[in-house]
Amino acid sequence: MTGYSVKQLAELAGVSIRTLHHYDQIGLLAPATKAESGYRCYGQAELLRLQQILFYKELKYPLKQIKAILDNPDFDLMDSLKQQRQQILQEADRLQQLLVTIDKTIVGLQNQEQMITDEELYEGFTSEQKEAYRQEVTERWGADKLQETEDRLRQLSSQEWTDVKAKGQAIEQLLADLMEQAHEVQTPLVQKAIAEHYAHICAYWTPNAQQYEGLGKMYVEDERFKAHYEQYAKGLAAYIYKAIQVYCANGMQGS
Amino acid sequence: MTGYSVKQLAELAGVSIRTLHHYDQIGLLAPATKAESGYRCYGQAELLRLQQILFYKELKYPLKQIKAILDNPDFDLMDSLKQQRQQILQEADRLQQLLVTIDKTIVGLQNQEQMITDEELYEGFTSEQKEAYRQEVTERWGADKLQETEDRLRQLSSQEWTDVKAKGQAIEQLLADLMEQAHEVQTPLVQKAIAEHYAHICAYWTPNAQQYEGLGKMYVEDERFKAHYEQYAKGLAAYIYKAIQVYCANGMQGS
DNA sequence: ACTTGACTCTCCCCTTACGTCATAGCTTTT
DNA sequence: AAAAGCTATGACGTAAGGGGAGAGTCAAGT
Repeated sequence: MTGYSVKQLAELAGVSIRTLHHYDQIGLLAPATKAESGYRCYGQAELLRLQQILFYKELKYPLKQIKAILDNPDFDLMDSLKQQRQQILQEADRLQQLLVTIDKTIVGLQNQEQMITDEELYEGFTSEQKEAYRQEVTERWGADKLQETEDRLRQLSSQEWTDVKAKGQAIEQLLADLMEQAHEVQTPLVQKAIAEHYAHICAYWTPNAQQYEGLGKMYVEDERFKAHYEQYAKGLAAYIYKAIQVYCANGMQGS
Repeated sequence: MTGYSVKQLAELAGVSIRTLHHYDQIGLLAPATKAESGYRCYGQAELLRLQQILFYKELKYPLKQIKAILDNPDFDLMDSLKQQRQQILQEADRLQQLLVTIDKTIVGLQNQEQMITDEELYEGFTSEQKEAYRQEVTERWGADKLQETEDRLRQLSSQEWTDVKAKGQAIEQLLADLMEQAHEVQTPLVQKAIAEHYAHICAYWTPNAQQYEGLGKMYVEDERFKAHYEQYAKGLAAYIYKAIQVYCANGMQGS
């Protein structure tokens, strides 16, 4: 039982030989004896000390501190541990915050990536129709209003909605806003919104054109439906019905 | 509008001048122009890029990665973000684990700190009595057995027991072991154990010496009590009763 | 006794993301 | 023109080792 060589101790403790060299160098863990050849030889006491070192290293103590702890018998370990705990807690909080930031970034990126193009947004309309319409809206409401509305439509198409009801509300609110801004029902954005509405309905059942038109009719004739829509804006039920009629007349496509 | 000097940009972005030097050095953020004097001059584009750098730095990206992200337009940011998220999540988990470890260490240390001393353990006995007794026990059962028994007693006194029933069981088991090791009832450790027993009883009610002795008597005479104690060891009820008698005769102190 | 292969030693440079001088040159103010 | 303020480059240091070069040492096989 001559003790452990560097390799043996390293393997026993699961550290590298270089680490032992380093610890010797900084005076953190000196070998029990050094042969005249210069070979390091460690005993039981050193193994124990190494295990303590590794324990504190786990707790993210810097080596200098560990040396102080192990070399000073009257080191206030309790106080130090509480401080260390505080620090780690702070770091953990920061990481949690980071996760939120990353998640937001990811979601933002997804929306951006899946953003549909202008062609998709104005599907079924010619390029001229599209530009004429955009110009008209811009003149009436400004470029930013147009931008906002287009973006809302894009998000409706692209974002995965975990909450189907929320999506429904977003569509209805958008239609209400379009009506209040006096977009006529056959215009591209309204038709696109109706397309989204149809897609949304399909989450529950899949009506054909006739059935869908019947549904629109119900919106104005059935008091319960009507009340639901009128809470967004007066006349919304009728507006949607007219829009649906146009949508169905055009074969349930944008144009 | 000639752009920003190092100092201006540094203050704007909240970094040090050295940092800007460094970023220039590693090609992460080169100034827009360099005056013939060598002075760096940054423009709007550089300010923007710096802000992006700082954002990714927040997310713990190494500078090399940041450079890769910003210089490669077709860098797969989404994938990278997910990876980064995974890493941070792991680190966060590790920190949570660390907190648990630290807490355990703190609790362990508290119990150790509150460990009572030899004097307290052998309260009421003289130093000579104590040593003679310890020697005898050591000869009969070995030093480690003595150590173990003393430690169990110390833990009974020091540890805060959240579970009162568990403490009662620990006391009874200890008394049973003392009896099986043939400790006589007037010896220090047995008397200390009885003191703990008394303290434990006090969690429910506070008998005086006479009442406590009466309780001891009941342990042997009432079948229900007796059966409870005899499950640890045959004769335990009687052993405890004798120990209680000694304890009360000595004025309810160790000696 | 000799050689081989495994092991070990001591330098020394490299890593990250800068902080901290030191020394010298440029600009602006007094 | 001198003083004050700003800037540049270069070098060294940090924490905790990683990796390698060149040289010495140990135990075993031939």
